[in-house]
Amino acid sequence: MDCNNFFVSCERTVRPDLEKKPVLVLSNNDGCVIARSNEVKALGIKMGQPFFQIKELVKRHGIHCFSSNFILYEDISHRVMQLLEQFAPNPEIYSVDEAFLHLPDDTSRLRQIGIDIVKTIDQQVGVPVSVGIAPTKTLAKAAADIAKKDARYHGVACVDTPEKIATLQSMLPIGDVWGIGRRYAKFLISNGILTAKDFVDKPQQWVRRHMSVMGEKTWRELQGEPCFEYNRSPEKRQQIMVSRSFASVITTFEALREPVALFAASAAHKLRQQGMVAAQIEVFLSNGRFPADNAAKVWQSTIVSFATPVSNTTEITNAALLGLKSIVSKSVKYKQAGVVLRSLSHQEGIQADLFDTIDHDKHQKISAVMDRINQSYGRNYLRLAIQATESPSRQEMLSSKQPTRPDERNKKKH
DNA sequence: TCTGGGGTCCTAGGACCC
DNA sequence: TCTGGGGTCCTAGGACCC
Repeated sequence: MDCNNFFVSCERTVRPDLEKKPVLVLSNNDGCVIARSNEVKALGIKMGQPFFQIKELVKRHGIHCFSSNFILYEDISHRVMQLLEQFAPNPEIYSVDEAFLHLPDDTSRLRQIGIDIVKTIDQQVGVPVSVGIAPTKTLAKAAADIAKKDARYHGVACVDTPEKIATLQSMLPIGDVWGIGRRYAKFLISNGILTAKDFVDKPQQWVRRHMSVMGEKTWRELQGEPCFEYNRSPEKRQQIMVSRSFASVITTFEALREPVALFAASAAHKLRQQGMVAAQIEVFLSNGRFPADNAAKVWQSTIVSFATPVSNTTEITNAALLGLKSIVSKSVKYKQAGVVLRSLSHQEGIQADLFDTIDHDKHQKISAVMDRINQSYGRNYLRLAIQATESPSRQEMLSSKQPTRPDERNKKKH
């Protein structure tokens, strides 16, 4: 199950008047396009296209633009995923707008289940979705893609016989295959492989040699042999990153502290939600992907380790600021910063360091209390004084004042 | 003037062990 | 002149995903 133009569809649930109108959603810092309505796709605007390049088009066609509002998208995502439970237990939530479901073997009912999924989510959440049904994840993804693009499918494509698999293979451009990215697509096309069918016609050894085990699995999946497991309860995260580009350059340690403290607090909060602790934090700074004045690219980073793994905001923020101080240098025009929590483990069963003198328990309790208060009164209602109060990024086109308090969100919903 | 922010897995090579 | 053969763990970098 794949939501169509997900972020755009989310904005439209709040603004039903934008149905059939051109709508797009921008990345953080209002940098590039990350979601497009069908009307915007028809105008030739590409995924990931820088916003400044299309300002003329936006004006000319009256395109409605939104800064991304992930609180809204996650809220709607959660409701969609909950509805899926009625159709198959334990859907695998693959991303904010996609899930895999393990359907019953009874092939006569498959298509009807797909139709019911599309109808239910449309009626109860107001988001259009596509469903692809097939024996492997790779084929199901391709089927959902076709169901999305061709209105004759009414949102559901079922690829459940060898003949249908063969047809799908020959229709599918190699670059559209799940697992074949830009690099491999270029390589394969230069070898005369244009469709999924051309690809599966290659010997397995050749695929293994040039594309390693992942490519080989894709090759087998395209032929109906499942290689990517249905993962009911995905393992816990291996890292948690929070990073942002700045609306304008920052050049001093003093000015960098606030956003970095904000990132650290946000990462620590995500960590606690997962019930995990981190043994390391990485801090990084950069002057962006496109440095001003032809300056050389700068990427500075450092790792700070904790004697005992932690999840509390105070210790994690302190470590982040310590790391920041050690890498920041004068005369760099910083455009981006971030923190990454690494070496994660489950909270229970952590080893205390023998020579550790910090009262972690106190800090953990403070963070737990802060989480409870912020749960009721809104994100960052209670925070460390060093922390920035606002995102350092540009967000000039938010659809509404972000709903921060759960009770406000509910009011809106009902 | 203006170009996102998260994640995953695999491989090769080096450090180190016995 | 001649210098083994196994491992494991970690990291960086490259590929991919949404």
